[in-house]
Amino acid sequence: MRIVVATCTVDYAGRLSAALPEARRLLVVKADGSVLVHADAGGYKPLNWMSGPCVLVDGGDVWDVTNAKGERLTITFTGEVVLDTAVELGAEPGLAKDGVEAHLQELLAAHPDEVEPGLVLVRREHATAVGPVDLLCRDPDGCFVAVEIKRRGEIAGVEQLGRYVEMLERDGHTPVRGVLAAQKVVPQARTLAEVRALGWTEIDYDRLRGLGAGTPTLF
Amino acid sequence: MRIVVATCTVDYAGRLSAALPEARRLLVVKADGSVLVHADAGGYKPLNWMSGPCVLVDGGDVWDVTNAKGERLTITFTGEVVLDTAVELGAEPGLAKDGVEAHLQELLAAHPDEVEPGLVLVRREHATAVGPVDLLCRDPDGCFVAVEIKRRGEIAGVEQLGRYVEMLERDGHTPVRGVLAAQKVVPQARTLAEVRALGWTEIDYDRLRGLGAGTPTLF
DNA sequence: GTATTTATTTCGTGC
DNA sequence: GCACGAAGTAAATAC
Repeated sequence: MRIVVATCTVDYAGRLSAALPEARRLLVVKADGSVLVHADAGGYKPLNWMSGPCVLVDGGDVWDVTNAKGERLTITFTGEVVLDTAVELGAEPGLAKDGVEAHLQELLAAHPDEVEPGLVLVRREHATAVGPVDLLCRDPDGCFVAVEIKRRGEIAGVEQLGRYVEMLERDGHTPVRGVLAAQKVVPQARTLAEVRALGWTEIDYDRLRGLGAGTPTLF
Repeated sequence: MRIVVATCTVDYAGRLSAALPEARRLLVVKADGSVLVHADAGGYKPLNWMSGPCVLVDGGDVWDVTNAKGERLTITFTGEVVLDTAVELGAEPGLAKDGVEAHLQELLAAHPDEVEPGLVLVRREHATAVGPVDLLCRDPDGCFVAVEIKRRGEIAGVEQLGRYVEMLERDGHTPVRGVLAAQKVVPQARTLAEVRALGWTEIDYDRLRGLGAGTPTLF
């Protein structure tokens, strides 16, 4: 990894065109040739970048970075170079995540009655023409229930659920009810769900996690 | 901006939990307190980060970064510090972009028959109660055609188009057809469009750009 | 200030 | 390898 702080201009031409006027910036060149241009603000996203793999030609006061897709990033050094260091970082063990939507789905698949009492899982990721239903269940009356799981329930999730119910009914699963299950269901999503005759419920993630990932036992 | 290269472990607790085992990494602390943790690969996105504004408490071998939302990033230095530099970057003039989607609409307005042969433009950004229709056209039979333009045609675009057609028919433009025009129309959007009796077409952006931005001449 | 839309999205996963 | 959905989406824009 090469770390440079210098005054420069940056030009990108590829999926769009973008230009940065002269200023002092941080430049990071990673092992795969990818380049990041960072300012001293603006969050984690670089002002400009090139994704690897790509080739950097160091012409001294101009860097010319290109990749196989025909994109090009040109960095022109117009002033002093404050820092220019190369360091060896070694292998990255990788990030371990916990608490994403997949985890929530896994837990609800094991405990469908946390969505609605009496619910029994029929199939996970049940395929329809407009995409897979997260959980397809049946209620005690034998009615099919499509469950759409989101970390955060918004309008788009309600519409997604509506499409699934529509498709399942076409597929002859009639009658079908739909339920949006999320850690938080925003007010607009609640309203739309009610207008569309769809259900919604908020899931207590910490409580659910406490129940464990395995199939629930009777005792 | 503070730039550090060191062996460390990183733990994030907030919207989810994420942990990084011991390894040598690049740490960047920006002026607003935000912190980026980068490996020597993996694109422009940091392995872990904290968005500003936030507060960094430097305890020597432990950094404790917190923000107002209750998120917390803990960086523990477990080995040598290879680099630790502070630099002043100054103001960022900002990025100038030239986008694609706006350009696509402009080009299709000039060449509506690239959407469908024989189409003639009536109005761009035609207002309805549920938002503006990108292009309102008429076909050779005098039928109104609402065109929704997207860089990438997805299900949301089909639903948007459906709402416009519905509104235009209410406004007395009967009959109205709808067409989704995009560089790429994904299969799910195609299916939904066909179910809803809406048209879709894929636009060759490079070809269209070759036709030029001006009104097409007869010669 | 809040909701919606975009992104050089990136990134993972299933077919 | 392509296609589709999620993201600690983030960031910009419309309202």
